[in-house]
Amino acid sequence: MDTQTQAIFEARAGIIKALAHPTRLFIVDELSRGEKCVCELTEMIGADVSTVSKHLSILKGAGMVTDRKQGLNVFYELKTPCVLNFLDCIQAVMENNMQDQASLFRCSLSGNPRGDG
Amino acid sequence: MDTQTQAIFEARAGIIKALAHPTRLFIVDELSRGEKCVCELTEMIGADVSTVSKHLSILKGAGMVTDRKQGLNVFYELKTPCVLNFLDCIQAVMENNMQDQASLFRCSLSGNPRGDG
DNA sequence: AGCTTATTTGGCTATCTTACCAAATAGCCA
DNA sequence: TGGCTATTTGGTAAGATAGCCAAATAAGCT
Repeated sequence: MDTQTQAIFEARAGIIKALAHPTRLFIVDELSRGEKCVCELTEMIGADVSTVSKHLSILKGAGMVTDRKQGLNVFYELKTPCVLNFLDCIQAVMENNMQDQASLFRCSLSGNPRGDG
Repeated sequence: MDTQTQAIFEARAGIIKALAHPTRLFIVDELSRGEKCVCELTEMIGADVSTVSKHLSILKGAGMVTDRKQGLNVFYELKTPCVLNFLDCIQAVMENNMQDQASLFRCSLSGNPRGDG
């Protein structure tokens, strides 16, 4: 893999990494229903404010959210709603996995090694 | 955030984590053009075989690829092509970010603090 | 069985990530 | 200015991740 190809995939992975954390997925999900301030998100998440703030700054660094200061509060807004489509795919993968597990289960009950009975 | 919500977002994050690595993104990209054996991928990637094998097992664990043994080789195939749609979104985010940087650049040249000139 | 090749697994170290606390910064209001 | 609240930043310790080497496993061939 040459250096340029490497750079492209590293850049893409960097953006995906921003989503690869339960708290940050939760934040994206919440923001998909409208902007929220740090304090609101913090209360919902139940972690330290500094932790939530750092998660938000990771999402911001990846270009997925924008922030807007209003008085004492900072409001975050989802900038790239297309990430929500991705979540549909994730859901599909998960359901797929569950179905596979279910066939394994049926297979072990019937003793059918291919699980196709 | 209650325990069940937590569990859902952790499961989703787990799947996204499987994609959050340049080598694994490269693998997914290659497999989108058809199945490949470990040796082919290893040669393209240029890392140790054991490293590539571990990446593949992570993708397999997430349910994104399937493997098929044929003789001495193991062929991997993309199981959930919808992840490719996601890559389009990633690309969009990246282009967005580049445009933002470009406006910042124009802004600093013109001295326009909003970059809208 | 013994040899060869392809792949996976175990072990180890170096690096990255995350969470919390404490302290700094920013904006409002008296 | 000084106090108050919201948010960010720095520091640090615990845990996760990634890479390589060496060894184990699996399958074909003679």
